[in-house]
Amino acid sequence: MGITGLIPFLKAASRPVNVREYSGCTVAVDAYCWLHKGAIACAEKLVRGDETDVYVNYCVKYIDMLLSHNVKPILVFDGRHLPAKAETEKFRRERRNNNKRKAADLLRQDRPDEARNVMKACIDITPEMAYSLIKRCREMCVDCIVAPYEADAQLAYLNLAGFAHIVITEDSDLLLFGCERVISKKFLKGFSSTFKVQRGECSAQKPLPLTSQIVISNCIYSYFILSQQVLFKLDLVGNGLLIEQSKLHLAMKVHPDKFSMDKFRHMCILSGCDYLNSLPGIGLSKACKFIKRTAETNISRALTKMGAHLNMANLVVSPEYREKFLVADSMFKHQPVFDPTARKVIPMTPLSEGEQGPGLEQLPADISYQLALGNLDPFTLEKFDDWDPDCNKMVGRQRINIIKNPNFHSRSSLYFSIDT
DNA sequence: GGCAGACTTACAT
DNA sequence: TAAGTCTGCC
Repeated sequence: MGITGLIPFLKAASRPVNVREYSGCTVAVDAYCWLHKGAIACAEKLVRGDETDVYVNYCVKYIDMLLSHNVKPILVFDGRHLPAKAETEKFRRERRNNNKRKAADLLRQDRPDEARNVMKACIDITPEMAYSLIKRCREMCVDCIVAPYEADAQLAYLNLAGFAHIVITEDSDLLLFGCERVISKKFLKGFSSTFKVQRGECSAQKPLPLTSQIVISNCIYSYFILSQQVLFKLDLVGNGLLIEQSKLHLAMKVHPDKFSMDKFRHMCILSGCDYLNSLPGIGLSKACKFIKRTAETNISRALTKMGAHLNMANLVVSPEYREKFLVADSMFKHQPVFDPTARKVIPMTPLSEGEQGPGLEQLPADISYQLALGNLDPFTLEKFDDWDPDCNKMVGRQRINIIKNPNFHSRSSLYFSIDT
């Protein structure tokens, strides 16, 4: 879901780039994005419950593409659902089931084309499907990490902690987690006519289909690739649009000295995010106006005066809303992630003295939980101290010494027990 | 103009 | 599934 309207809002902070420049980088990939697209190609089989590996092969094409660009992928998978999202998940499950019934009805009425369309709407990426991809990745010696909770937070952590220079995702939330630069496909629309196919004979006359975003050394880039059909004939091409954190003030129309990531994150949460719906009548514009007008640095106190700042006499900011706001804020800062070096679950950024965490249940501290997640596989992770923009390379590369787990192949069934 | 909500579309082949 | 488009309301 992300932040509604965020990408167009950030147009002033963006510019087009090409992915070929990032050979030699490590990318953390939101595996769900690929799985979902791959699943569409075999929606009918999945809904019927037939065996298929079409979605795995689809993901492998992307992995191969990255490897061919000398880009090392780390696939990141969603872990357990956040308790706060239980209602949303229930709603989605019911909608999928309704669509399944609808598809069955259409088939009975001999309307297969319509049925196929409805089937695409009941696609659910199951842990079993994710595990099929993980198994294939192991065969290919591609690293996989299952996030304790959301892949987004794990992707941002891998990026900020120096394990991955690039994150591939389709969710603009990555910016709120603190990544410095983001590229999104929505922006591409206005620029697409200027994109040319870099390799191959034809040039793009219409907007090219866009697949992903990548984060490079705290920068997220979105890059798009020609559709599969064209891809086979033309090879892969990656162009995208970059959104830079250093330019976010331009989108908010504030002086750089007056800008902070706290303000940006608070604005986004106010406009409505995955963890908290917005107050009636509040979207990005009003949220931005309020954040710029308030001089109060304590956001909870500032919120009590939001109605006055926006001349909205009817705007009620209840104590409950303010409480939920702080939890949402904490979720973007301190959501639990897996530290592959220490091999344990840690907050994305450390909690300062007396600071409240997002209030998530305590995960098992012992190694069994990570074993169940599949996070004790032999990693080939490397850590980077810094990114040198001048030579476009990472410096201070260090290989992490990770002990191989001898039980690596014997615990596949454990994976399925975690997502309850 | 900004916003919310309903509706439509691409996703892959 | 998520993002874009359209419409009506304030």
